Amino acid sequence: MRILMVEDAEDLAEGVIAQLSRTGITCDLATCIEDAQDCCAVQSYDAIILDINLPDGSGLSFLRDLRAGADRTPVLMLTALSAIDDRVEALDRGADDYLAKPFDQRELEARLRALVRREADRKVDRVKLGTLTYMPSDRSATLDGKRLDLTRREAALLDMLIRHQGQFLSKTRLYDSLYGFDDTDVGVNAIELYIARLRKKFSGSDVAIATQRGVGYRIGLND
Amino acid sequence: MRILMVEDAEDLAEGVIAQLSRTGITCDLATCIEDAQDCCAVQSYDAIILDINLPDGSGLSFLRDLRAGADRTPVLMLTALSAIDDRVEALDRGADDYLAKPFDQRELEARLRALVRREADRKVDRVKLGTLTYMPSDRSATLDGKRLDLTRREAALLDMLIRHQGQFLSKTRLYDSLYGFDDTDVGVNAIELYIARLRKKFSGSDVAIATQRGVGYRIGLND
DNA sequence: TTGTTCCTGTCACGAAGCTGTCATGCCGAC
DNA sequence: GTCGGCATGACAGCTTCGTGACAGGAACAA
Repeated sequence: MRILMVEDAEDLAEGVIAQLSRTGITCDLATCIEDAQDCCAVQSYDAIILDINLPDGSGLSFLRDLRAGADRTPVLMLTALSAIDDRVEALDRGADDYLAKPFDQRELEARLRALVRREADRKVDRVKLGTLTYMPSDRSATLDGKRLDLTRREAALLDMLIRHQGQFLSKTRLYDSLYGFDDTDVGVNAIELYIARLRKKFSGSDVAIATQRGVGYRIGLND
Repeated sequence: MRILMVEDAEDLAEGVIAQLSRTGITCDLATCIEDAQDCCAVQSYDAIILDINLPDGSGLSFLRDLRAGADRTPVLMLTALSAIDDRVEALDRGADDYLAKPFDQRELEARLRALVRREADRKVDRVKLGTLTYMPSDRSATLDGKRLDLTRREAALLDMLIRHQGQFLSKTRLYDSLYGFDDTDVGVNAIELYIARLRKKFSGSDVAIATQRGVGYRIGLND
């Protein structure tokens, strides 16, 4: 999962980002509207965290432009104000949720998960695929009732595959969701590697990751 | 995916093209406006990378002519200048995105993907033909509810046939959509081969590819 | 600080399978 | 019948993928 944080208070932002990346969420930071627009131009996100007060304008105008371009990426608005008026305006303009500063990191994460889940049109916080059960909330999984120990990257990859269950995801797409703009030196071969590691953990079960040469990978049940 | 690169610095262009072709993107090169116009006259592209400074004029005038002709192909402008004015002018004239030289190859690719994705989002993403369902967005297909595994080339060919459902497409036309000007060493026989391979995958279903000798191929339903 | 453990990503080589050529045979047009 | 265009099996080359071994480094404990 890859999200964009639009926030000019860098210390706050970096704290949030550090916490998110610990759970395997890739996060890009934009400190002004212009940066945010550039990021959106080259990368699609699973969600956007958007501060209302930005140095070069209001987050609301960025949101308006985004929606005008038919971009339906879920947006979580942040603001120091908690006035009802602001809240209404944000939602009217196309925000999907709203959080008043100061906020608790865990609440932010929970709301993010809810947003992304809603987008994926999933009502429950528990996805089953054969004997595999995956819980997006804490990115944990069980296989045949037994807990599956996943590293941060493995969990991020599995999350992506499960959220797009049934469709092939190209290596590039997976790469983009696992690595941010800063991780320029990582080769795409890393994806193959993590696919192999996940497969090893699934071996002997009914869950399989299929390869379509030159196309991508897809998770599903074997035969 | 097939794109046109209009750029007179051939060494730069060839580096970019080599990299793009590695990711499965077919790329034609035009080194001046006249060449670019010729290419556009005989071939439609998914996107155009356009340098501003060209030996026989400005890329902007080429862009203007293109848009005047109601061509909506996404255009990514390239220039050595990063002045705001240039950027504004390029976007006003109908460019979809803008990139200042020197640029990072990864960024170019990302922006290209974003452009094509944005364009693709506007299109319907599910075409049905008898028991065949085809999804242009990821070039996947199901037959009788069962997933059809298609290789890259097979998918490209099916894509072309489906997009022109009901009309005969000449072997040359199909060839042009599958292979770039650089793949000169591939024989047109390859098309016959892939038609045969697609037919094999459709065998037993109600979908058929008809041959009109001396004319071309057309996809449709049996009898 | 030092040592340990585990995660992360690189490299290299072998395997798999896609791609396109060739050759041969078929079919329809005239 | 003859000819050109098309169909298709077999095969070689080459790209893409899989995976074991390994090094760097972060996290953590003592």
